[in-house]
Amino acid sequence: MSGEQTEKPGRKPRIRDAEATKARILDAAKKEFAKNGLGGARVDDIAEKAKANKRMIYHYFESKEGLFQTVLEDAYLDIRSAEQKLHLEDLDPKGALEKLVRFTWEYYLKNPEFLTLVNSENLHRAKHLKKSEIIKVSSRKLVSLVSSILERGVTAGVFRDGVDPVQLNITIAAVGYYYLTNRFTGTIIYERDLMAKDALEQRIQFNIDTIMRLVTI
Amino acid sequence: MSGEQTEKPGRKPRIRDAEATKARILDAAKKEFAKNGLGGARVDDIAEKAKANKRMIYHYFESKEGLFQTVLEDAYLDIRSAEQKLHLEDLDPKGALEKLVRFTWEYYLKNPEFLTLVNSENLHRAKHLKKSEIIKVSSRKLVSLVSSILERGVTAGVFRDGVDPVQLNITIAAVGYYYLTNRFTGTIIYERDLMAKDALEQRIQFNIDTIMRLVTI
DNA sequence: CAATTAACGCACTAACTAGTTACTTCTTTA
DNA sequence: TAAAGAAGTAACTAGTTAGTGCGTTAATTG
Repeated sequence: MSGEQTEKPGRKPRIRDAEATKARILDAAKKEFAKNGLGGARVDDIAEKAKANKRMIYHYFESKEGLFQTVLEDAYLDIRSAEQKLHLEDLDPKGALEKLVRFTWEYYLKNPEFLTLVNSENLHRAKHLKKSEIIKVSSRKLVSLVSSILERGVTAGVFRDGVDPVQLNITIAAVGYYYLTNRFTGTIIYERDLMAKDALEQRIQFNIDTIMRLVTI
Repeated sequence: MSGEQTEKPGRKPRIRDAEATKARILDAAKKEFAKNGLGGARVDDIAEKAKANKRMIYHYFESKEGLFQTVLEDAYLDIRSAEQKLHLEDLDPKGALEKLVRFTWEYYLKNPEFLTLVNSENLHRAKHLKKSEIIKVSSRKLVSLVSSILERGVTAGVFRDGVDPVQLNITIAAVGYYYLTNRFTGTIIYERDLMAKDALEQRIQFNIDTIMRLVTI
């Protein structure tokens, strides 16, 4: 997010700041896209909330869809980079897996926009993500992270052999994602406040249990 | 779907058929809402695809949101009624649970509109479902279905005690729903065709395994 | 069969929406 | 310091969009 113009540290604050404007637009866009979806979000609203002129959006991002693509890429890069920062390779297999399940849950909980952005992208059959090469590269790292945890666990005799790392990855995401993205209908269907503090604690424990039982011998 | 006017069995076919028109509108609306979301769907397109006049939509359903609400209610009632028709009470606990997991998966697979409709409703914070009393009633039946399978399993000594039926229910839905609703981004992230025949078979087996391990002692 | 009711359709509108044109103002650098 | 270029703005356009007013035609019923 910090661009070419911020090299000199001691420079005076600019009134005209391209990077800051861009960042404000991206931040506002993320919120609007998450709240209303790609189709429901309004470019005028994004401009207003970013305290920028609508013209600037087209100047920096070319189109509404171009803006959406950047927002989506940034969102994926953020979670992928956070996963790498967990340093799961330093933990024992069981501890690493539990930490990943917990992290995934907490990330979704703190960044609900991520869930809505992904839903919106899937409604559009991933047409924006398809164009992004950087996303593929960073995704591979996640899969190999889980692979290596599984392998270490099998070697240590604590995990069973033959668990597909991709299926495991999907399941770790699924048990948290579904609960949180469908929290509104879920609260009605199950007649229970799924977002109450104790309900959230119960769920993360349940999810850890689910995943641990899945890999245990 | 069959209304008051169809009482007499031997009547002549009508050129003007309110029930048939309503049904065509609902069918077209379901497809359009599923494809584009509530915000993205176009009333004109729904009318055209239903081979009805737009005026009829407002005549029968009052508004675009009224139409969406009806579509959503019908979708929920359909899956809830199909679940009841499984007669899981006639099967042993393990068989019943496996059948429910398999049914849920196959229902999502055959009715992908259901997933998108639910996503759309959650984007709108369940404001339409909130108004629907009939949905709450039919949901209770699903929860008690799973509860009784669990109880029977515990009594028979095949399931462990203390598994929350709501959490189990959510998890059964989650492992299928997430995989299918995010199939477009998933195919990119995991660089694997998630909808290939063998991939789908692998997933349902994995899901059954996940759920069985979760409830087994 | 006349009168009423319900189904249906055309054509319109008022508000909105993504994107643009043409311009001003600030900042950098040759 | 002058010129160039980049940042920023207001007002506009062309096309959409949900929703309606009002008239027509078919079916029902007394």
